[in-house]
Amino acid sequence: MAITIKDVSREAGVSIATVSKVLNGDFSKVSDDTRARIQRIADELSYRPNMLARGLVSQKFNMIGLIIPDISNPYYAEMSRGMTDEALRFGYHAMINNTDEMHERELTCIRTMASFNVGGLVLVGNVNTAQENIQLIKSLRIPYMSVENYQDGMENCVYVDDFRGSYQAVEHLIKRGHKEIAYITGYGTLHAPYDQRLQGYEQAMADHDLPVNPYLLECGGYNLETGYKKTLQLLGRNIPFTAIACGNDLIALGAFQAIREHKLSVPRDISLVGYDDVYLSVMLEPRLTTVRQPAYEIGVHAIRLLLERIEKKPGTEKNKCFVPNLIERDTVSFRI
Amino acid sequence: MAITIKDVSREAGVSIATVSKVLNGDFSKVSDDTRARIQRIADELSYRPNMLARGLVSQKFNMIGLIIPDISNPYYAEMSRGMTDEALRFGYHAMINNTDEMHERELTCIRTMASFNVGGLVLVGNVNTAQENIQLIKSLRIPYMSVENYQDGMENCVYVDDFRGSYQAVEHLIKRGHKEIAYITGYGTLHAPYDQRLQGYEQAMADHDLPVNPYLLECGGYNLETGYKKTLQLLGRNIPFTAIACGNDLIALGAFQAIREHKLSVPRDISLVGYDDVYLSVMLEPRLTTVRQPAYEIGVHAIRLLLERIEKKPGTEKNKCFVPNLIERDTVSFRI
DNA sequence: TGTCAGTAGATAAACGTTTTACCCCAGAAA
DNA sequence: TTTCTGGGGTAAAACGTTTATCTACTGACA
Repeated sequence: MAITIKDVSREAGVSIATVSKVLNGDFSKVSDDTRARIQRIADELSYRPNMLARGLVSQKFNMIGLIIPDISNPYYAEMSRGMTDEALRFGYHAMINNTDEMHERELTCIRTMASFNVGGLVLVGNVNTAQENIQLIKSLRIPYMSVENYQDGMENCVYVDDFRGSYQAVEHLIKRGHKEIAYITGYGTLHAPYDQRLQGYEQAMADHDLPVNPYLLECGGYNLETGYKKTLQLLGRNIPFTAIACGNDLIALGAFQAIREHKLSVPRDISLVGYDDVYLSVMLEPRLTTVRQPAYEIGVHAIRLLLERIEKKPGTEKNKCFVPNLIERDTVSFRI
Repeated sequence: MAITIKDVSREAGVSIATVSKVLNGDFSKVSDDTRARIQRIADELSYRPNMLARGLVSQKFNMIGLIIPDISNPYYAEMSRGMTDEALRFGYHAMINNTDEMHERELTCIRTMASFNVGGLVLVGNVNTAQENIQLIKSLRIPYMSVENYQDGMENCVYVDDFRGSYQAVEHLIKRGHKEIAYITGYGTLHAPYDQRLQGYEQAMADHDLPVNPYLLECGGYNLETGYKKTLQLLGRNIPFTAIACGNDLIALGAFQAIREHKLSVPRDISLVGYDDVYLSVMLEPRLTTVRQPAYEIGVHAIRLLLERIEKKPGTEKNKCFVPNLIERDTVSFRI
């Protein structure tokens, strides 16, 4: 059906081996004449090599697998864009899979992608099960990069210093006079050792001699609903608080909605700080104060390092850590 | 390196042909005994067939190509989620490519995906070049679905009745007393015949005996910047208007920002209506009145129809048209 | 006994590449 | 004349499947 290398070779009057060599840029044993002819004919027929055949024989399939919690989360969408753009720059393509942070799906996804002979894998998020996933990936001997789930001693990680980002956010609240600060996170379980953002919160509180009230800690998923529902719960209890630090912007947006429905005002009654700097968060009125993570650049960098590993280039960096920075906008008020 | 069908066959003491048949569910000429043994062993070795080899020989590669303007646009991100979810339900996987509506990239993308032997292609957006792209896809004999670029006489389309949606939005403004209504669209050129949204605007105006002032028509891209800049331009001219109908929500959000910076209020001074109902648009204060397009369902449906075509099932529908509906929220005021 | 039908499975070709080893020829050197 | 060398290729194996055809055996029946 499609044009194959055979068609080109027949047309050019040479063997398919010669065509293959020429089109792969190996001119070592080919006359200029033949080379030019092959290239011209391949062009005329607009021949494109069958990637499956190539991948099968050479074990090099220019496809990388992206394992992502949820592409409809704007933060991950942005990161995906960075990844696909950078991959394409090097002739690689991407297949994408959403896991919704479900471990079963993560594992089958890894296996599936392996059966597609992907050249490499990027594992995004899913911190709590990352170790196990990585174990599987290693056992399949697939080059990989792990994004946003760094823990001590790991390598092949691209991550943001969440502790620091969260610390900055909470300290910002404290410096503006807030003392009772609630925290809503996306992790299913509270106080998990890997929740660097929560630890940043706790450390900031401790460093300023403020107690952490466990009744002001809520957890759910990294989405609007969690922000909305958990804020309603917080508001429903009789424990006073003047600010909420959120695990991400989506949670903050949900919280915002809940606060508004409670006829309270942001930031007059309750201050709010998000995390991620999703690009729509600037549209909120008042504009959301948040911690910026450079999603696009993170994606780009993850692919860059992955390609180094796939193509076995030396590669200087074991890991890459991005430094988040607080974006002060309008959702944090002064308290005296 | 990885477990192959040979390993399974050796272990089970049968030929690879038998293993292949059993694992593909064809038990016609296999004893129960052998069948069970093969299945057990394949399981024990956690064998997974090499998709490249399978795809190469059987010309069935469970991969579909998604050609999308920009995955970081939340509307497309949502749609992509619908597509990947539905594909996965049927054992298909997705490779994704962003085109930024650039024709060159669309064409190379189609060719590339063809060389990956994708089973089918979904072409999203890119209305102005859709015909040409589809021509190419057809010449490559790849089953496809075209999303959001329906024109008379086409088939394999999933689309939303943009004319109707836009008409509703503008009529809503008119019924609330607005007469000078600006329109900002994303198309590069104005009055393109394929801009159904613009036509809906014009028709609604005409049906209510309102003139269309060409100085109130602006076009750019479907993004924040366009909304922002074009609104600034509109505001800078001395032509009065009381409302803006926007080509999509992103444009509306940009417009919103511009209006705010101009120290004007939405909806008191200027009313605003968007298009898409991006799920963050509800977070705006005031909440954006917009036209809802069911992005996720559109994605699901596109894949469903594509799979019918790939697997040559009868398939009742030639096209699928979704009906948009106006979501009345808080950005449109009454004028007397 | 010979044959026919059915069962259970094996053999081998094919898919479209890449890659390694080999071949043939012309001219140079010995 | 023989031997070597390098240029310009070719032939064939290999990758891991699917699938059409082929075979060996077992009973049953005429």
